[in-house]
Amino acid sequence: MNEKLTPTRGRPKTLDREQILQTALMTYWSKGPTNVSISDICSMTGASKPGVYREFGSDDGLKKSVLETYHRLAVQPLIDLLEEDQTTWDTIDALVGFMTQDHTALGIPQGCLFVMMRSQSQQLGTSTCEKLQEVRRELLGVFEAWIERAKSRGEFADIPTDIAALFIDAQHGGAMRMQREGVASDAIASVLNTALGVLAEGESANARVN
Amino acid sequence: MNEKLTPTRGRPKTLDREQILQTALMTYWSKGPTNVSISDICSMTGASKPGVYREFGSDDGLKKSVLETYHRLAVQPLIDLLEEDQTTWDTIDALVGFMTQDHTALGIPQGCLFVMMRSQSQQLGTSTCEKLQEVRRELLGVFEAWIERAKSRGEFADIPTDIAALFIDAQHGGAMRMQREGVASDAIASVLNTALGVLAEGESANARVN
DNA sequence: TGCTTAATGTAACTATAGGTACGAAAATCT
DNA sequence: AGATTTTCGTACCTATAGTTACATTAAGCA
Repeated sequence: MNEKLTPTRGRPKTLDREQILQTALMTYWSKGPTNVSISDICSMTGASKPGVYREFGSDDGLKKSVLETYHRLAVQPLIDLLEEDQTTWDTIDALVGFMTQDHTALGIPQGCLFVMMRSQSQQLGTSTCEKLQEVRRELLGVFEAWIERAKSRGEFADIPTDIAALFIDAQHGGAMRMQREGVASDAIASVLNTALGVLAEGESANARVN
Repeated sequence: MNEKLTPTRGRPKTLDREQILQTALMTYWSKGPTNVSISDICSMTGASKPGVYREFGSDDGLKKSVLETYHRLAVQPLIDLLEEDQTTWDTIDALVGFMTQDHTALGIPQGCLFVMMRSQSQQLGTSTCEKLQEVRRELLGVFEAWIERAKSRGEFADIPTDIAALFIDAQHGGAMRMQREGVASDAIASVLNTALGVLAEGESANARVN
């Protein structure tokens, strides 16, 4: 129906918003969000600088839009994973699997753009920072909801929900940083299993993993 | 004796190396190492730009020297702590205490410059990056040595030494990031106790902390 | 009183960042 | 065809980054 209200008037648009977002996303992700200029993105996509500014308003606006794109691409799968109704152990396994995916094989850069942006938020604009906070709150909320459900099944350790959520967030950040630093996937997986293992209730916790 | 071999010839030096290092250290620490320019440091210290370049060679050289200063100031205490001969539990308590110190009360910025630099290493020069790697290896080595000693006393969980070292490093990074993000100290302490608790052998582990 | 030495700091240079003024281009409507 | 609307991109602007050329100053030595 409402494709997008095309004014059918004036010069037709040639600027490819999606291509710019994809290019910016991948370049921010691999080189770091603060190491890529608008000019870089222009020369990679063939877009003109005023074109980019017309579309996104500013550097900050572009980064915010890219973060939204990244959310759909890489954050939502993590959220979906936590909203499936599985055993706590199964979810933990899935979490570890998600965080130790072979990014090279998937054709995506190492680490996590969201984590990188968070650690460099001092260099980012206001709207990007707001979005960053929003995603952070959302993620913590999803963690908390998952924890509460696990607790109600008696499958969760005796740890305050908010603390456990911060804990998961910290492990995620740590794993993504290790990945960027070149630590081997299986080592990261071991660290994650060690860490997330404390969350599931049970004396068998230590025995489960190697 | 050998104060410093003063050539007693030529114009006397007025540039205050220590002041520049201290100023740069504090400013890098509070604003982020990549958000402070040489010009900023010059106007804060009253030094001239060529003076700074003569002393440190380049931006990269200054950052490397600052990192060395930071090592003496804030990394060595952590190392010392791990080299004391204490119970595993006591050391863990000391670690948590160290990582949740009230930086505001101490008059130092939030977080850890070393952790910040690591997460922004893509924006740093080669010699700073080398130093960063060096400190990282040193820290992991210290962690491993501590772990081995704890194991030999039978006070450490059944976790491979290298994995446990990466784990501690990750918790440290996470704690420092949380501190920067404004998470309350006691929440950080709870997260750290939850995490580091797995390291000490014993069924009483969970019971120990609230 | 110069000569040598070693430090000084003003004033530039080059590159690149984010951002925009403005006239040309491409479409529809009358 | 001409007016209107919308988008286009060249060429520029301003600010700031890192860095350096070079003339100057302040000391000891002859």
